[in-house]
Amino acid sequence: MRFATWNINGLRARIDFLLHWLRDRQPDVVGIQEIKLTDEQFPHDVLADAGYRAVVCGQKAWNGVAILSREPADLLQCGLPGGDEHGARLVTAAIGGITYTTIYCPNGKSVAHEDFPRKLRWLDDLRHHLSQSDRSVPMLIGGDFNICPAPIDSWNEPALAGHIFHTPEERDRFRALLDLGLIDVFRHCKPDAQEFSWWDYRAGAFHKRQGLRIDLLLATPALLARVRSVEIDRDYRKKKDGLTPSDHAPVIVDID
DNA sequence: ATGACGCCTTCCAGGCGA
Repeated sequence: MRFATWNINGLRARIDFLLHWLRDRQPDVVGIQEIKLTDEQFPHDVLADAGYRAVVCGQKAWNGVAILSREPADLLQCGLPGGDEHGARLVTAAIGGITYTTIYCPNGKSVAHEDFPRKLRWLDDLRHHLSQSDRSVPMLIGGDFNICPAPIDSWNEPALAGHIFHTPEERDRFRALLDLGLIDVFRHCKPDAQEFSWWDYRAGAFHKRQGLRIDLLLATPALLARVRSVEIDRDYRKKKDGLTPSDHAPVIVDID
């Protein structure tokens, strides 16, 4: 089965680009973030024509997450318990014997901003929520974590260390998630690779290779053992048929 | 040092993203 995570930066603006990618990559399950629409506005019809159903945790204008799948999915959770003040940023579904959670972590803006401690609390809430999940079922967490887990995950750690996405406080929270028994699949499979999943739209950042690896897939050990390959789909950060891409690339994992 | 691009919104300048 092919699973993916992708921050699409607005589903209404990205639907044709998403359909292009679905046809091309043929994923079985996709967690999408920043859909920026309500449940009522979700384009179920268009996606059904492409072969996908969806469980949706939407919100007007901002945030919003969903899981697309070819097979039926059971919605297990919509929204992070305790984290409602931050908007619709978590959805969990059971699909093909795997529990897939998609998250969109709050940005935090800057270390001095009031959103920064709120981001840390959201990550604490996420850890607590995940710690209560059924560990007898293989679990995958995919999403936009808005954290560079390690210096190699940033294009310019020397300049950005201590700034947002690069702080010890955020990295401690990320490590605490791994301490639940989760593994960063990309980093496990490619320990020395410097690859990014997000590039600023501005100033040609993509072509200058000025990016961050903040879109991640975390797996439980039993699921990791079934991983065949993992890729950041950098080609889909480029324009396709004149369509504007998201500022994030999809991350794809193939599981036996 | 600054701004840069793109999405959203009681429709358009301003907030937000990362």
